[in-house]
Amino acid sequence: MQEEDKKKPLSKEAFVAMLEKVAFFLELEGADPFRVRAYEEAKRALQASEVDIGDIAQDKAKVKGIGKHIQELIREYLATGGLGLLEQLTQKYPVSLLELGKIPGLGIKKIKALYDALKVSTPEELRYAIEENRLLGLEGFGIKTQETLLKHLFLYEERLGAVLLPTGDAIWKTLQDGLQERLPEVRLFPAGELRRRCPVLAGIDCLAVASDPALLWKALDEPFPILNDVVKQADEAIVGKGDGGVRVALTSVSARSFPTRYFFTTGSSSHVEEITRRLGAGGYSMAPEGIHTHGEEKPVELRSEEEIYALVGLPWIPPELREGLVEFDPAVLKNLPDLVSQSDIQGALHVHTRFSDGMDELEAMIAHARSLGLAYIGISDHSKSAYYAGGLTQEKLFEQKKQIEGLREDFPEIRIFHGIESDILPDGSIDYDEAVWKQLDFIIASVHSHFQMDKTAMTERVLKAIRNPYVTILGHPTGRLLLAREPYAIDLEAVIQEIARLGKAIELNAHPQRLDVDYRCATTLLASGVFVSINPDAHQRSGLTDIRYGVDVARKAGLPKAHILNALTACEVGEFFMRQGL
DNA sequence: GCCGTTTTCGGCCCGACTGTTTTCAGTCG
Repeated sequence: MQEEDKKKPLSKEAFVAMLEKVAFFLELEGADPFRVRAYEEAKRALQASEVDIGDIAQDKAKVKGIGKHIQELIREYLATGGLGLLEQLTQKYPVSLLELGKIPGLGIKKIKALYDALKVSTPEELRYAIEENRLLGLEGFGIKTQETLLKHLFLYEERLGAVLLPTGDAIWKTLQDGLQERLPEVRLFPAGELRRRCPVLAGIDCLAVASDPALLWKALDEPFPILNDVVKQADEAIVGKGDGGVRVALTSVSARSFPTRYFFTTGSSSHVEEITRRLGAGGYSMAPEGIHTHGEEKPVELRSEEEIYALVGLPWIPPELREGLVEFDPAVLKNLPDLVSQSDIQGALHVHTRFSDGMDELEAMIAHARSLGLAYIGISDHSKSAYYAGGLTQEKLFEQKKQIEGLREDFPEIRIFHGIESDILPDGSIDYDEAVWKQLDFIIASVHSHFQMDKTAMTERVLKAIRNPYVTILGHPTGRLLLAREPYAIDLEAVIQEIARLGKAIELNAHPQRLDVDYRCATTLLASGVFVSINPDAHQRSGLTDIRYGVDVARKAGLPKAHILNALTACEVGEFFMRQGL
């Protein structure tokens, strides 16, 4: 039994993590690839499903992808907290090999070769072996492979301890619930990157306002869920590690110093610097413990962050915006009341179904969108060139169209748009032809292959695609996967300008691993006046609510409601679509 | 290991790129 696994409480997540390990080590052993895939599929199926694993164990529920054997594994897990199969597998190979699997360029075969020949089993050992040029002696490894691996190792190390926003939210929630249970009178606040809703978090900073900090530390003496490797720092902060190895810091502050501490801890540093500069110009000096009028010993009495901003004649600036990018721009400040918010979102465009690589049926996706109160949904499965994602042949696309026409009658409360997410082919063309395009409500054009083109060629490719009169939205404009894949080279500014000129929309893909287009494009997005569509890119029902992360990022870019395509009503979006292809 | 109903065995996504080769293996999306 893996000790680390056994300690954790029984949960679907923990079981899913075990399935992932089983698949990895089976593949390492050279098991039948389809058997390996069955475990991977089971993992995906469980993650996508809302069914409780207890119900599967007791035959009360059935999930596609979970057969007799994995049902047995669930029973074993629920009874013992572990899996004999995994125990067997990890006796032959060190568990740390899983870590090597996170380094791009290293697949199972290379990992096995590295371990069998060189006993390399951790990223650190890999770095050492590369520095000693020991990989060159292995079959299939050459100088280029070594160089690429070294490059990826740097990126891997950079990402260590960094987590995506949903993980940050989950850690925060566990921390908050747990502490609140032990100490109901303590008030807790997320600060730092979490409060600024940064797509990638290097740390999670929280503040606690407690009448007696000693009680707080005492409550934390007992082992605490999600907070591992705890070290106490000075008297006022406790620092540990959360899931993904991310640094978690909880700082105790007094009620009196809270407003300034909250402001300081929230950051960003460039935002804090600018406010400090303005305070200095206005005759104040600023420190985390409080703000002083020049020459005065006693700090200015402050009850809220609003009052800090008021001292320099600014409205309260929402934390998402505090990146030192556009928030001091008078036009942005003027638009603050209209900054897009979750309640402005009227519909979800860019939704996949089981027609291509989605996990849920067309009808289930529509029903879920309706239950979320959305006024419209835009179905856009993959186009035929996306083989790997089960892209739709023309016949399948028309079959889907027919089904949608039927469903429009079953779901009168929600408008259903039928579109496609078409691959942008290397020459900038898109799938199908005009006769097909004409029959769709909208087309999202996205790059899914040939990422390695140079910047000029890639920019030309994308420009050509969006100039196709039938293309409505450019999907995930840089193709990046946060903490996993770098963006491809592209002149985004030129692309944004062109989309704006054409009166089309750019996607802000709200999948937490994409959040693409990046908020750092704020200046260009705002100045161009381009429509931004905050799309869930949902591959299952639960993916629809990812839109909230997109809203966070849109707010970071200072985008007002008027910039957001899916803040329009169903009728207005319908008209917007009608204008394309003319 | 899972699925399916032309099924209880046979099929399960596949093309492109990279780097290593000298005809292909590994990785990726």
